[in-house]
Parts: sequence; C-alpha cells; structure tokens
Amino acid sequence: MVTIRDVAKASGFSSSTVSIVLNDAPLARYIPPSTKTRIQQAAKKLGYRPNLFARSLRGKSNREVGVMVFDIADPFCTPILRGIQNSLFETSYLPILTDAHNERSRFLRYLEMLLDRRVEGLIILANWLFVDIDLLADLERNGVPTAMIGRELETDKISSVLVDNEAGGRFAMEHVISLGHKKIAVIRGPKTLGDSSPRWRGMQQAAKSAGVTLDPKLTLDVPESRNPLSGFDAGVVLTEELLRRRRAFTALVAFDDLTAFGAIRALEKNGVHVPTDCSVIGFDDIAQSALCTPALTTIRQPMQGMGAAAVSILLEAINLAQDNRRSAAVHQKMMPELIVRDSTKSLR
Amino acid sequence: MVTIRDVAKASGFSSSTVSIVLNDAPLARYIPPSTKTRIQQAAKKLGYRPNLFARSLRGKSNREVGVMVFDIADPFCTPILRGIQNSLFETSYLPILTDAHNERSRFLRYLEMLLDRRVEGLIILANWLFVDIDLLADLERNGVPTAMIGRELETDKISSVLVDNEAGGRFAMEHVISLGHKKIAVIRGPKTLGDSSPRWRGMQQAAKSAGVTLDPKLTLDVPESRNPLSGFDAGVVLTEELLRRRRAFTALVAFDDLTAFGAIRALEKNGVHVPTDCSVIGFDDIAQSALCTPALTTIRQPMQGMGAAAVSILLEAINLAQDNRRSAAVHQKMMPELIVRDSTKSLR
DNA sequence: TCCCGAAGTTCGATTTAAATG
DNA sequence: GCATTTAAATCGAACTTCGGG
Repeated sequence: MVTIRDVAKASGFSSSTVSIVLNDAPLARYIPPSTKTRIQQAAKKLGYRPNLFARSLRGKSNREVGVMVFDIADPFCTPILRGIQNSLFETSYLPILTDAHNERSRFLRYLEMLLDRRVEGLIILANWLFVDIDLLADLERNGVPTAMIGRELETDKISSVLVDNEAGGRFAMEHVISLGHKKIAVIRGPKTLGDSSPRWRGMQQAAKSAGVTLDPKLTLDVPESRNPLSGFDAGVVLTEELLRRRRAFTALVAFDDLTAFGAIRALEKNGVHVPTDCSVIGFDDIAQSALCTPALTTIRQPMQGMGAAAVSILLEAINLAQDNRRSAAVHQKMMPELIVRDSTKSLR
Repeated sequence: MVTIRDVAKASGFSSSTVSIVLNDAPLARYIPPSTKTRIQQAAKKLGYRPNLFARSLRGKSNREVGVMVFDIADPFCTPILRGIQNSLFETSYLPILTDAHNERSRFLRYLEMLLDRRVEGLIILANWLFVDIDLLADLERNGVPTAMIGRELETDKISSVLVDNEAGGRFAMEHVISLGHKKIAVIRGPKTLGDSSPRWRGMQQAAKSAGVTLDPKLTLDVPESRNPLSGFDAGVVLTEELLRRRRAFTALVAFDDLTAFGAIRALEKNGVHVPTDCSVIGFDDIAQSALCTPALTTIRQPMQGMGAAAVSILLEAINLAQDNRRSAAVHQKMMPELIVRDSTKSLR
C-alpha cells in the first residue's frame, strides 16, 4: 500500500508538505504551484489513497452514517433505503446498513458495532416492529444524532419522520365513499402499532363527515406479530371471518397493502370478485401493488422522500453536533397520496 | 471516550499489559490470574471499547466485507441479502452494503469507497445488470477476494454462485407439459442477459424429450433494459403481441416472475383467465409471488442459500489470503425448485 | 518580516525488545 | 535465568511549531 511518505519520497518533499497540498489545507496558500503540481503528479502516478483508519484516528469524523433496518425483506423498506442512499451519495457519506431481522439481540449487537465504528449519525427504520423502551434508552444515551423513520417517540432527543397516518386514513375512506360505497368493512392494524389508531381516526372522520356509519361488526383488527409479511395471512383470515358474518359489504379498507392482498385472496377464493363485487384499498403503495392483477388502489407513502427527509434532518444535527451545539429533535409528518388503480370501482 | 490508557491507569498496570490481557495475546500466558481479573474488571467498570480505527491502523484486518448490489429495489435482492447477513452475523464480520442503482458511476464510486475501507472481501450481487468488462477488470486488479452472485465470469479469479438455469428452464417446461399443455408460449429473457439462454436451452430439452414442439411464433424475447422492474412492462407488451398473433396457446412460460405478472395482467385484460384459460409459470419465486391472486407457480431460486454460499466461499478465500495463499475461484451452481401454486392448471 | 518547507507531535492500540526484582 | 511487567517503536495521516533564507 502506498503511503503519504512514498509520495513524499517520490516528489522530493516532506510528508507534511504532501499532506498540506493534497488536502488543500490553509497553509497550502504559501506553497508555490510548481511544488503543488509535482506533488499531485507523484500522488497520481503512485495511485496514492489516504488511509481512512489513520485519518479517522487522528481526526474525528469518518463520514459514516449507520442505518438500522428492522427487516430488509419488508417491501416497505427498500424505497426508503433508496431515498437514504440517494441523499447520502451526494454528500460523500457512506451508509452502513444493518438488518436487525426483528430480533432484539441483533439490534443490540449491530447497534454496538455501529457505535464502535463511531458513526456520526444513525437512522432507524422502524417498520412494523414494536420497538421497546429499553432499546430507545440505549439510543438516547449514546449521544449520536438519530433520526427515526416510521415511528414517533415520546423523547424529544430523537427526530422522526412519519407519514400523516390520519390524513391517509381519511383519504382512503373518502375515496371509497366517493365511489358510492356505504357498507364498508375495515381491517385495522395491530393495536400495539403506532400507525393503527391515527389511520382509524382518519377513517372515522371521513365517514362521519360524509354521513356514513361504519358497522362495528365489519371492523376487525390485525393481531400483533413480529413478522412484517404476516399482514397477508391476517388479511386472509380476517376477510374470511368477515364473509362468515354474512353482513354485506361492497368495499374493504385494509390496514396496508399486504393486508389488502390477503383480503383479495380470500374474497376471490369465496367467489367475490375484486373490484366487481367488492372494492379493496390498501395503504403504503409498495412496489408490487402496481404489478398485481387487479392493480391495487392504495394510499402512497412518500417513501423515498421520507428517506431523504431523514437524511437532511440528520445531516443538520451532525453539523450542529460538530460545533458542539445541541439540536432540537425535529418531527416531520409527510403527506400521503391517493393512488387510484383497478381494485376499487364505482358502485353504480 | 475511554482509552486503553484509562484502563491502565485505573487498574494500575501499563497499557501494554492491558492490551495483552484483553486480547488474550500469547504473552498472556505469563500473566497471573490476579492481574487479569483486575484489568478485566477495570475495563468493564469504565466501559472500555477499543478504538477500531487505531486497531485497524496497526493490524491488517478490519472485519468488514463489502456488498455491492445493483439495485436494492429488485425483489430478487433482499432474500439474498438476508442470507448474506445471516451468515456474516455468525462470524462477526460486518457487511458494508452499497447500492449501485444500476449506474456505472455509482458502481465505481462505491467500489472505491469500499476499497478505501480495506474491506477484506467483496460480494457482488449482479442482478439483472449487464456488467461490462471494464468493471470486472477493476475488480480483478484490486486483489480483494471477490464472489459474484447471479452471474458467472470468464475469469477464474472471481468466484461465482448461480442457480442452475438450465435445470430451472427444464423444470418449468416439464411442469406445464405434465399438466397436458402442448401449445406453449415462451417469453425468453433479454439476449444480453446470461440467464436467458441456459433457461431456454432447458425448456427446449424438456419439450424435445416430451415430444412437444415449441412454435417459434409463440416465442418472444424481453428487450434489454437497465431497470429490473421493466420485466413487468415487457411481460404486458409481449403477451399482448402474442394474443394479437391469434395462435392459440394454453400455457405461458415466462422468463421471470415479473414478466409473469405482466403476462397475467395482459391476459386478464383481454379476458383470458389465469389459470382457467391459460396457465402461467414464472421464475425466481420473489416474495410477492406467493401473495398475488392467483398465487404464482414458479421456479424457486434458493436465494438465501445463494447468499450463504457466497459468504462461505468468500470467507474461505479471505482465510487463504491472510496466509498469503492464492485461492482458486469456485463456481457453484445451485439447484432450483418447482413451486406449484395457483397460476397453472391441468388441461383436463 | 515574509515565505516555504521540514521536523516533530498526536490519535489509540499492538507488539517487540528490554527491564525489574 | 525466570516470571512479570513495561517502555518504546509502529501504523498513516494531520496539524502545530519551528527554522532557514
């Protein structure tokens, strides 16, 4: 490996001068162009690459940001990761991605690994998992600027980026009502999940202001689970339960897209065609929602945007932290968007 | 931050002794247990964590493996990543994941970043992209042990892990033929993609040995594209083209699952029901294939297994490299598996 | 005094060679 | 010479300080 001393030897100057020139440090003002070019050429010819470890050891920052995902197999994750990576790419920060796999032990181990690497910031992608208090305490203590996507914390030390779930719930319900539906089934999210109740609140608001009554007998909850893909199975089971109840419904508002897929599976299996006999709407707009047949009408979370927002909040906090200033936690809510496809249909 | 000197001071020994004890170095044999425990207790009490940069600077290895993905949004990626992470987790190696986003410039930039960090090994997940020669030359030169998933190289310096495409093509064709289908349409992969021709070869073998003739008029190619999700659009367009040709077919073998989804979309749109009027089979078994309705019959690539295989090949090579021994490139082919679901149906 | 460049120190951990009783 | 322990050199880059012209 070629070091700064090799460049010094090759160019005929000392390693200090080489360092000053190559980093364009303040002192470089005094160094004549002839020296500079000779050094630069020598560096290029030798293929000199500064040793990151030496640099990070001496200085403080290593231009790394830790990203902790709870389950990389969750389709909700990847667009957000894309957003994070795109934003970081501009800034020459490197994301160090770890996947906790919904296991507490892995979360802790990876968190340790990230802190050991002295990452300058941390982004936590709290999809689905029911993050518990202890983990958060760990996060708070370490003092590394942290942004959380998909979940808001009571603490005001950790910033957060979420979709406006209440608006999303409202949009979904308004959409099916605007299509003329009045008998509307709802599959709500797990009670323990933060997204569930605001979405439900939004739906109730929309129903109320449209004068539609939501039948409690047509409202079910997805049970708690650690597996993000379990929403599908829950959708199947709960929809079959709804069908068994023999209360007619012409539309179904699902907690998320996976639940909606499960609902569609159950409906079709029981001879109820989507959207002819029953409209179905999801939430998230994961990639596959556009690819299934019928394509799923859904509420889109601006996932790439959420990733980008988390990065910009984080970079801000990192900059402040470098000046030893505290940054107040930012809590950003992003507006979702109704995406109309083929799984919902006007009643008339 | 607490350093080794702090531990030395607190325990009353020198930093050398502390280092020897905490790392259980050879010299630790001569150190009496009483000293050891005192040092260990001091370290624990202070919460000492060795500085990775200092350690990596002095030593050689940093226990990092670079993982380059061409498109993290490709559903084909995530199960493989899961496999990689699971295997690495056991070994205390940390994967540094980068997403080239199918852009040459990003690939090069991230590759540089990874080499700058002196990663001990490299896994390249060559999904879909048409890797070109120059990039490979770069890889060869750097001397870092490298394993490639999803593509085999002419070079014998870079190991590879792939699915046995020929077997997969055979399985797919054998399946539809076993269901009694004789008029079989095929959407082949892009000519420039390495997977395409062996799959096609396998299909031809299966057809031939079953005495079924594949009509060239019912065989189309997906055009080249950088976007892994474009397979869907291609599936739609090509299937519509097939329907326009007015040659009856009762089964369609698609290049991959996304193409199959596109085909299903086009078929249903034209009133051809799957699987009642036409069976469709895909390839890959990405997560969503089980969730769509009808659930997709497909050929499963053992994706987690492929990730794990790449890791074990890589670790082997890393170990050899540490002893300054060369390792011959390993080329591993993994057997796919037929997964029968609801998109294929017996003719009778 | 002003340039220009070099020498030397620092970061934290590891390891060699040496010192102590 | 033995068992224990440690001072000092090392890794590579960055930065402070110092000296010569």
